[in-house]
Amino acid sequence: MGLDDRKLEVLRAIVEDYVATQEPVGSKALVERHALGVSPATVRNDMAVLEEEGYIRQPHTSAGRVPTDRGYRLFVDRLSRVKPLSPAERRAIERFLNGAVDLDDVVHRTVRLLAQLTRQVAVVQYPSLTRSSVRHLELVPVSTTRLLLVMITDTGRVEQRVVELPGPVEVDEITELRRTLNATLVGVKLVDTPPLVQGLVERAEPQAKATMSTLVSVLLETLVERHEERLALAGTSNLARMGPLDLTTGALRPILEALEEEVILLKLFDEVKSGAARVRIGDENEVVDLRATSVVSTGYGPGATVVGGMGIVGPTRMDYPGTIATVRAVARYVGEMLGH
Amino acid sequence: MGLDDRKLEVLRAIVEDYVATQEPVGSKALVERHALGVSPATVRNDMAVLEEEGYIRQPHTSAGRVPTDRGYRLFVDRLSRVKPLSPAERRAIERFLNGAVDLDDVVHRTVRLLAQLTRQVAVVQYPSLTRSSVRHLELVPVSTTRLLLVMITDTGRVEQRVVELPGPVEVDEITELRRTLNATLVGVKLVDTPPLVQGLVERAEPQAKATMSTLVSVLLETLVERHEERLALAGTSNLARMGPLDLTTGALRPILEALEEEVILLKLFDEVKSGAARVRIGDENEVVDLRATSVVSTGYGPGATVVGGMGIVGPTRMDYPGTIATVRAVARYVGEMLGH
DNA sequence: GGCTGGCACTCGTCGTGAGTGAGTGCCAGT
DNA sequence: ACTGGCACTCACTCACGACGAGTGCCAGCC
Repeated sequence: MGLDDRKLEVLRAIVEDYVATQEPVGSKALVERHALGVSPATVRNDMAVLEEEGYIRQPHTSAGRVPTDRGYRLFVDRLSRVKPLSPAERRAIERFLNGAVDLDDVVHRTVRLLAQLTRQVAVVQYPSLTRSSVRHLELVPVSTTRLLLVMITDTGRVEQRVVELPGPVEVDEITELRRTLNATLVGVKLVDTPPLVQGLVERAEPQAKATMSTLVSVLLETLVERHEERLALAGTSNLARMGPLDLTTGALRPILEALEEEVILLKLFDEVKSGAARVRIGDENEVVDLRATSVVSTGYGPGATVVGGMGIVGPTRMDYPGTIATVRAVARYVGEMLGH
Repeated sequence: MGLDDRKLEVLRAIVEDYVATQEPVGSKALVERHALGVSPATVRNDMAVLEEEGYIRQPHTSAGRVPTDRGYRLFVDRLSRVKPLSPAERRAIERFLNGAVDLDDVVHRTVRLLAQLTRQVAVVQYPSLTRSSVRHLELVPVSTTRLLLVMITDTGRVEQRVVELPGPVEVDEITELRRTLNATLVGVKLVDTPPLVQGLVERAEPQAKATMSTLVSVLLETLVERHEERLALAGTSNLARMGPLDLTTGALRPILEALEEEVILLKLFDEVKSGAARVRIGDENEVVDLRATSVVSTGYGPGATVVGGMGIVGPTRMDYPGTIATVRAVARYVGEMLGH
């Protein structure tokens, strides 16, 4: 449309000012702070056009302009350059993550780091099981009719589950079972296990069949279906920063609720198949309760593979360039760590 | 002091009404709803005394009365009988927890259940390591110079940690190490392990000494110091229920922040050595940021032992009898489950 | 002596209305 | 195509008065 360069420049200025001040921005304030080289009247004309096109709106007549979701979208797509991180930030990321001792710790540190750097609510998905492969399976007797099944994946994730056996089992048998399981499954991608696992029962020796069968069903159920995705969350208190504007309306509750629903959060990462950051602004969110927020998410993993997602949830009025840069940087760094 | 039965009854009525309506309660409304058998004027006199003694206060002249922290304390100590749970609630607890498949699941279900039943923020501490004992230790080779150390405790908790070995180790050696570790440590309380573990290095065969040494240091470090306490949290969105009163003042942030600090939350359970419920009302909290809230906490564990704490955090204006009953019931139930 | 009804008083809340000023839209002029 | 000027809109603030819930006190009653 009729969006020449200056109009775009005006939009950028509006977004930046509004993000900074959190108040509707008027034509006069704009020219003062942004050396646009034109008068307020001219800016007003541009604003009128921008409003007509749906990029900005007035909360009420006689108020300044505020970007719409569509305006933010244009800003993100065409007007913002990714802001490189400061060396200090880089160092902070490095220092913070390097202390991690195991996967759990990596995830926890990451989520806190993200929350702290972006000052938003951060979400990190544990490396997905389905996309990783089996490194080792361990059977540990707990009592005569019970054992603990432990699975270690190549992403360092460890899953365990107690199995109630149909009858008592000897130590030798367990050793044998362990051997068989490992021989069949080590190195196999989790997604590819089901058919192999099925075969195990059939090929098991008669007296071990019942045991193997329960073992297998637990394996399938636990490790493929349930628990399949876990999440870490941090920075909820940053929501209170969204501004008393939203607090008074009581809009906070549904957001907090949505954040507690793992199922909902997992949706945020449904489509992060690549390392590219994805931004969902306001209405673009499928999750209705998050329509008042923006979500910046990205995939992460060793090299180019993606084993999980991470991201942040914040007000639509957020510093997109900075946030996107941070999310990307953290994701890349964590990816490198996983590659070892 | 001069707190006769009726004055106590008045206090109870005030607390109950205020908790229910969330509005300062006046003398007239009181007699109407509570069949006290006296006139509003009399109640007013009683109120004056209660106020003088510091149990209630007026937000402003010409407003009703509101209980003070001290008033709640008296109410909890002397005026409230624990409200037995309804069969429906009992059943809900049972149904909800019985589906749990492992310890992680138990903790998660518990915390959600608590949050749901009390409509408050719930916190559950994982069974503490120090108070439980070793059931099994497992060593799993991950590569030639790396292995995974898995520890299972009698509370069902599983801890794992990757160990970087000083040099390559044969499978046989690992088997031997595993045997030695288990022979020495199984059945031992975690608190009692350090001296035993030290001895292991000395008695190790020369060529295995280095390996055993790293193993031991990791064991000590990880399993005793770090990770020692973990927490699960749920129901944060219930905080938004605290009422727009507190929301507008922006008092929410510090509370959310406190809830994100594990260190702070762990303090809540410092003193839950017994199964008795403990109530900290407002100012009684050591954690300054939680002075606006009340905390109901209790220990839980199989039988009479306590392996961890659980509790809820909510506004001082809460249904104490109901909440206490719920927390207790859930704790007892979880305790039973852990006993198997 | 303790309880009650009556009464004057306090003070927060709500609604009204005028004043203020930021910000706009439009238009005529350069 | 931009600018300066101008009339207009309308949210926000504040002062004012009416209202009423709730109190404290007192004199009288049981």
